[in-house]
Amino acid sequence: MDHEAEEQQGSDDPRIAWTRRRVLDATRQLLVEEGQEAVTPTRLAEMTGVSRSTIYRRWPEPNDIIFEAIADDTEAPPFTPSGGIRQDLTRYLEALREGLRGSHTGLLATRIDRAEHDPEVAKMLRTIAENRRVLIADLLEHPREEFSEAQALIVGPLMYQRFLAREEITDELIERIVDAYMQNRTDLSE
Amino acid sequence: MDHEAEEQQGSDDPRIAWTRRRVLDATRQLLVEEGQEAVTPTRLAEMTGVSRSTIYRRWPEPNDIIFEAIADDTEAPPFTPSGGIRQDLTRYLEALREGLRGSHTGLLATRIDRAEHDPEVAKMLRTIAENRRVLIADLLEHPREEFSEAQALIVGPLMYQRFLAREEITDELIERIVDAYMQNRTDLSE
DNA sequence: GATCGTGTGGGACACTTCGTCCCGTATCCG
DNA sequence: CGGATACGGGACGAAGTGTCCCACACGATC
Repeated sequence: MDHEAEEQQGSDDPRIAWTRRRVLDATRQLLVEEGQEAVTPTRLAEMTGVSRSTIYRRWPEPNDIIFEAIADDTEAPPFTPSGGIRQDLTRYLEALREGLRGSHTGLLATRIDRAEHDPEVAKMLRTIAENRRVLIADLLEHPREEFSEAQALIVGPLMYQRFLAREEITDELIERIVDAYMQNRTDLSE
Repeated sequence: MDHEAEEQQGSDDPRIAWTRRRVLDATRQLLVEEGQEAVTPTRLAEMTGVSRSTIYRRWPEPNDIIFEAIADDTEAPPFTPSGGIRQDLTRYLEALREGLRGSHTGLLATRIDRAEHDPEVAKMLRTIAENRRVLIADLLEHPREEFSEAQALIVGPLMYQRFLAREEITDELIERIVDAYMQNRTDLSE
């Protein structure tokens, strides 16, 4: 009852929502294509047609623009479980690999960087990780409380390959991740 | 024979080396404590005492300052192998965990971010990963060619826990990583 | 459909920072 | 000691920042 709507927070004036959307979209585009230092009020004004006055009025602290831009990107991975646990996990990792090839993945790198100095962003990352955790835990019918380490073992290798080693995520890697999880799972369940 | 020295590249004039060192040290400090947007020629001049003229003269493109700063940080993890493979791997991961608690770890987040838009930084990350790979592969007496996936499985979970989930790296996590690797290893060797 | 309220666009403004240049000086090297 | 070279300081135009004010247009309400 407290919050009015989900998409447009606060006012329902279409003008507000419109400028907000245009600016944040442009911000994400700049973040992906050029990097954080490219995101500047003047630049956003040129791109969107929104005047500098409006941007400064709505975001008195320009840093908040980037924050809102990366906060709005709540990418819920479309995924429909079906087969057994092993197959579902494999398909989840394949979907995750596909997602890591998408353009908006660059936003994750931005978050990683800013989380080092902005506690709010750090909290954002923790929240995202936790949401994913319960999602995958349920998918794998794994007790949520014991899933913290398992999540790191499952998702970590893909993230490492994408952001640190910067190499392709092979089918073999996914297979080994699944094998390791299933092995450990049977070890625990009996 | 081509390269003259390692530490001081090019000239051996102590004045050049001195300013270079002061500026790059200050850059790393700023990167860790405040973030990329804090690294600016004027700011560096104030911190180091080096004049703006000198900074602009030596780095006509200010972006190169950050690049050199994160490139110079070739942290070779001090590690002396001794016991069996299982124990060595455990101790390596514990050392890695300790390293991830250090302050210069923030530089890694900077690299991850900049690698998205700077091919040179991306190459830097790949090189670092590869150097580590042969190091760990030799430590574990693992064929280097087949170690790519294993490295992701070993290092990935720690990186995920540190930069994405932003939670503590537990002893249990390390133990599970080691278990999974040893399990997979025996599977392959016989 | 007219009127009030509110968000926007445009421009002016002082201020800061950026990047370049020049020159006097200090330091290094032979 | 003397030539070469890097540094420091200051001046400079250009550009960007953040703030303000006012006219305008759009949305909502009667």
